[in-house]
Amino acid sequence: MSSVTEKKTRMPSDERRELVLAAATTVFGDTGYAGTTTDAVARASGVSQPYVVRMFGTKEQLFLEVLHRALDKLDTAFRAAIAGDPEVGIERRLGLAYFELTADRGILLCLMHAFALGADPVIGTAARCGFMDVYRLLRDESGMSGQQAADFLAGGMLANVVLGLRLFDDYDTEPAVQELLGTVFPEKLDIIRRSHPPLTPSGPSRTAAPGR
Amino acid sequence: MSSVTEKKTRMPSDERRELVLAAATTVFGDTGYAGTTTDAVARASGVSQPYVVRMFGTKEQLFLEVLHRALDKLDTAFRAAIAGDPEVGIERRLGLAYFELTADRGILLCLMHAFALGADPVIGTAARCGFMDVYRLLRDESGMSGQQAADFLAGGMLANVVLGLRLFDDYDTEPAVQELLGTVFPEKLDIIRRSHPPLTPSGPSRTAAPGR
DNA sequence: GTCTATACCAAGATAGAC
DNA sequence: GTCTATCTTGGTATAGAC
Repeated sequence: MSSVTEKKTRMPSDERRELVLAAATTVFGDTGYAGTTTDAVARASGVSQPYVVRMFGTKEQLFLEVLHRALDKLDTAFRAAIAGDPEVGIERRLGLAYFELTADRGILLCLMHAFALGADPVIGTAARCGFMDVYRLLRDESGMSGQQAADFLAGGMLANVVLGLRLFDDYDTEPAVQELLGTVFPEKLDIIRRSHPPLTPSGPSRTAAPGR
Repeated sequence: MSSVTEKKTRMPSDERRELVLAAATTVFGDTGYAGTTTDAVARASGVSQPYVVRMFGTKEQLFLEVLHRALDKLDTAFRAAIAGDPEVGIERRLGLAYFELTADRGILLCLMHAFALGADPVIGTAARCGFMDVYRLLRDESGMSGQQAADFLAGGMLANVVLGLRLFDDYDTEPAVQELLGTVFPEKLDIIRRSHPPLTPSGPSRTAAPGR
């Protein structure tokens, strides 16, 4: 009777922890550090709010862990790309690697949020170090020049903005969006559209005029 | 007796409004939309918290106004650059214009924060529209190709990140930062360092190791 | 036009049961 | 290991005086 059919399939705590971290990545990506409540993370992971706090100590520590994971995934992806097929140019290999990370929007969005929080003593420090680590990796271990590395990074930052602004959702209606996306993600749009269905979590009305 | 020597030199409300908006731009730039309290804005402008709310209705409306102003300044600066001396290349003219905006960090940082909040129904909508307006301006009225416009934009987004991460503060101690800044802001570093003294508002200890 | 006082709610964190 | 209940703080917004 007290077997597997428990409420919510009891799982090893490591696994549950991963689940919460994944959910946190998505939620932090959507609403930023300060804009995210531990309760929102809890609901997204199907656990209680106090349990989220219990697992990570504080919201700040949870975010740091999410940030750390995101940087790790980036590092891993780039190292794999660097070690990849030399037939394909390094910039293309790295570009594809970055593009693949796009599949989990939260990873790059959490980085973007962190990169804007340099004024925060603890998050800012972590973000600076992480960012510079990425830059050094690109400059020192990919064979690219400093200028190439910076240009590549710049493209990545624009990609983040495109992600952050949810421009994919306006792909069909706005010709300019279409052209921009075409140049930001050259020749990859078909894949992009598939991995970014217009899901719109709690569908805001896209029709209202903006504040201008 | 009841003359000019009033507490805090009474000023026309329009002027005070501008003052609050300027302060809000700085504070929002530092701590983001959700991370900023109306009280922090109030303290930075030397008025009371309820008065800030009274002036703008809600924190959200205040942010929208700040965002709107920031986009306006960008638009104005770019249009001036486009109309500028054709002897100097368009990219350099625009780059210098963008660089000059850097003097008031808050402008670009508020944009950056907004660009990460695309999921927010109201801020996101305003941010999307503003961003696309800028892209269209660059693409349609500067004589640049779509690709050039996107590349320029990418460089701007990297500049924002550099600003957001407060990398200038690590300029002296980190060689990699030095090289990166040199390529992000080519030949402009001398000016940059002057306009960005290492003020560090409430000086966090820069020594502690990050979360990694 | 600007302040003080305050109502009200949301959110992070803790205590303690199961 | 995970929940419910709750304490506590801090933050937006309102009421109303000056």
